[in-house]
Amino acid sequence: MTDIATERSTKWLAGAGLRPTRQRLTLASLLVGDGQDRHVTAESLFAAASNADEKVSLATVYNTLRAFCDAGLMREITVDGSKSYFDTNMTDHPHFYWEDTAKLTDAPAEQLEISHLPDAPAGAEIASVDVVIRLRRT
Amino acid sequence: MTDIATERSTKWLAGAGLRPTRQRLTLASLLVGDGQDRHVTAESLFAAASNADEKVSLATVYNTLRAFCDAGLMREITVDGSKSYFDTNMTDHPHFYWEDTAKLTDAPAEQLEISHLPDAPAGAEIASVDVVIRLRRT
DNA sequence: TATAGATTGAGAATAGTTATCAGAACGAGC
DNA sequence: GCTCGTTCTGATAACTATTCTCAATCTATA
Repeated sequence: MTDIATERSTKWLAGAGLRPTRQRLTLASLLVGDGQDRHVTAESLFAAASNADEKVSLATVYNTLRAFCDAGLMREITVDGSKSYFDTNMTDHPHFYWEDTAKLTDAPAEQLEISHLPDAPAGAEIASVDVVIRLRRT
Repeated sequence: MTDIATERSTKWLAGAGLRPTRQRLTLASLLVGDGQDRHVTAESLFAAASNADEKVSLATVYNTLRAFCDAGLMREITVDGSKSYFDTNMTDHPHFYWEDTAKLTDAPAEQLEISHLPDAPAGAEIASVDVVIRLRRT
């Protein structure tokens, strides 16, 4: 973990009022340490931590991802019934889902233009609109 | 089960080359017997069958929903990590997801207009575009 | 450094779903 | 209708992703 990654992670946690524990710093650094957005599953993040020789339990990875979401640092994306994906990019944007590898990536938001959206039924309001573009390898 | 429901169900199965077993007819009738589109989960369909005093095991409900999807009679919709939803409406259309009740309904397709969609990255093509409009009760 | 409260992690528990496989049901050909 | 190879069903076990439990550990603050 570089100094700049540690600093970025510390600030990221502080901004959300979360205690900078060793485990959270480890995971935060893997998520936003290089300033890039990232899409992970609990398993993939756990594997990344293990790979970096950082000891974090799987339960903590789950707890931490949930804490990050609750704190508004990440959002959960549903694309596949079997796993939950988490995204560090909090802006409203569509996703590419690669069906062959089950990977999730950002789709360029500026290339999506919805000119008309169905009205919310009476008694309800739109909380969010999820757009997932499923890709198949050609 | 009315005669017309039975006939509709039988035709529905025959059109996909599926054997009209008692269980499949029961479930098909609950799904398309009245000519309406329907959104179900395995559990909700199982409950509906039990409620109609039809004996179908939960395992068969799962097998059957999968068979209907493979045969192109239904499609699976992913909106919530915890359950799978199945839709009898095979046309391309957006969905409303009611966050408070976890219910899924069709959104009027003619009210959705996407004027611009991100290009598929090189080496990939768009398989489908899923649009889920999440609703919260006001 | 003492203390109150938050966090961690090993393992149990849970929910939704799939797998197993023996017996029942199906339908094509007689 | 009867036979027979194939398909389907369902009770139950197994599985996967995730959450829960709670004692031990860590953190922030005084």
